[in-house]
Amino acid sequence: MKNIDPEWNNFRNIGDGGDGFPSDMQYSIKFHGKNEVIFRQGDLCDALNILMTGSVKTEMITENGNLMGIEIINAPRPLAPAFLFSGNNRFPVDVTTLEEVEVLRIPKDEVIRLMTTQPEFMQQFLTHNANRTQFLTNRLQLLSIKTIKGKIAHFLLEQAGEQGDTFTLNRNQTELADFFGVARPSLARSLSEMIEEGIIAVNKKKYTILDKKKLRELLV
Amino acid sequence: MKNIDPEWNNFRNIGDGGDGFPSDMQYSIKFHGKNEVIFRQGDLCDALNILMTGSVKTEMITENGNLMGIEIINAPRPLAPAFLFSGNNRFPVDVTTLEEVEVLRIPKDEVIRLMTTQPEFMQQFLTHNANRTQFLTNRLQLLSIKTIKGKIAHFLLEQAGEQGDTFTLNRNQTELADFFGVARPSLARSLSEMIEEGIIAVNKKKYTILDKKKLRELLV
DNA sequence: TTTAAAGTGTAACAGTTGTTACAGCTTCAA
DNA sequence: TTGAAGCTGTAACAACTGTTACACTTTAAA
Repeated sequence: MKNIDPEWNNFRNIGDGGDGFPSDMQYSIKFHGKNEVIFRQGDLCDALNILMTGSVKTEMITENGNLMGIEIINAPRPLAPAFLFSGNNRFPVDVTTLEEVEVLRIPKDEVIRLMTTQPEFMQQFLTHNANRTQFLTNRLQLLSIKTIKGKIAHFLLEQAGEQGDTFTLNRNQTELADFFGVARPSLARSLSEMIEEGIIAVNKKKYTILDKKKLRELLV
Repeated sequence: MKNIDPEWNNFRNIGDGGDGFPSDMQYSIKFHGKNEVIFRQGDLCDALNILMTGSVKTEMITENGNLMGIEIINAPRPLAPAFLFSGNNRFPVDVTTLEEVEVLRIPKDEVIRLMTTQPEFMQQFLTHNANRTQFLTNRLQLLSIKTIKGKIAHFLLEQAGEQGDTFTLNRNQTELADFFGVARPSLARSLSEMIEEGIIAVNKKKYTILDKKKLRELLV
């Protein structure tokens, strides 16, 4: 799975004067070896840390939507940017390197200064956090639905909103089960029953909504 | 349950020149009657909307942690501020007034201008969103745990981290069940079993962790 | 084309949670 | 003190999901 936040790509060149950022920006870059714990749960988060190269793992919710467990984060991406300004500004999980990494560190005060002086920086920061929030909210809605059929209904109705009543998913059944946080055979069983009841039709990764009304009733 | 975001209280006086905000701030105030739908799911969110007086209901996750269903939002609080800067900047739910309300509307461009010119405004905005993200993340972790005993373990270990191994909750069993999104008798059964196994002790709302190791094993 | 790996459909059974119901206990106000 | 309302403990049963296993199909590489 890819793990891309396009809006952060500019930061590859941060501070080198090549992208409009001020050359007097205060920052530091740290290099870490493989399998090193670079942040521990509870560590104070008083700077914006951006993973510039390499990859790390954490235990937070994954970007591609799978449940908990381990999340692999690939550069370039900020590490827990939302916690920089939160009341309890501490890392919620351990962060461990998977290979040699390069981490750009911008102190909180400097981030605030950049935000006020560099509108683009601010926009990117805001957009990233906004997208993250939206993602989390959506994930939460999905997890709040208790039944598997309900999760399927929520997911399919969301897809149908963006596309038509027929669409192709880019996940197979196993990945979908992971995404929902349920067992694969259980998902298959629920899908079978919904097909049996004439609510949906499935052909490989192509899904068709046949009875939107019944689908909505499953959301309870 | 209270529903307070202290950092937004300043906005009661926004634009009236009494709190340091520029008197040339662009904004508008709208009044709505009772039981009026002021935002619909899918509506474009191109301004920061702050509920100044009154209360509304939505269907998002609740601020005090209870699951889905209806959320009651009391003034003063911003309405879905995170969606202002997200890629898909549309309201995720319907917003309906419960009484007469007053909504302050600041256009997105003006919000950006305020952010760059009023550091305090920016800080408040960032802090609010950060806290929201942290809240959602925590909620997501809790919901990702499938077993009731696991949820209890997660919750108690979190409490123990902030306080000692003995602490008093401000929720009764029924509220705790809502918080976990499980049925009350099911929660009672799980608690009974954990007491039986000598993992915890419970006296009214006072909880004591007796075996932290076993508690951690339940987190799987 | 062949073959191994991955993905899917299905079934039987176990395990957990929800539902409903009821009795005992607390709390708080009249 | 005495209700009344709310909270808690518990039980029997229903409903749903997970686990495990296996056969079949599809995919992709050799």
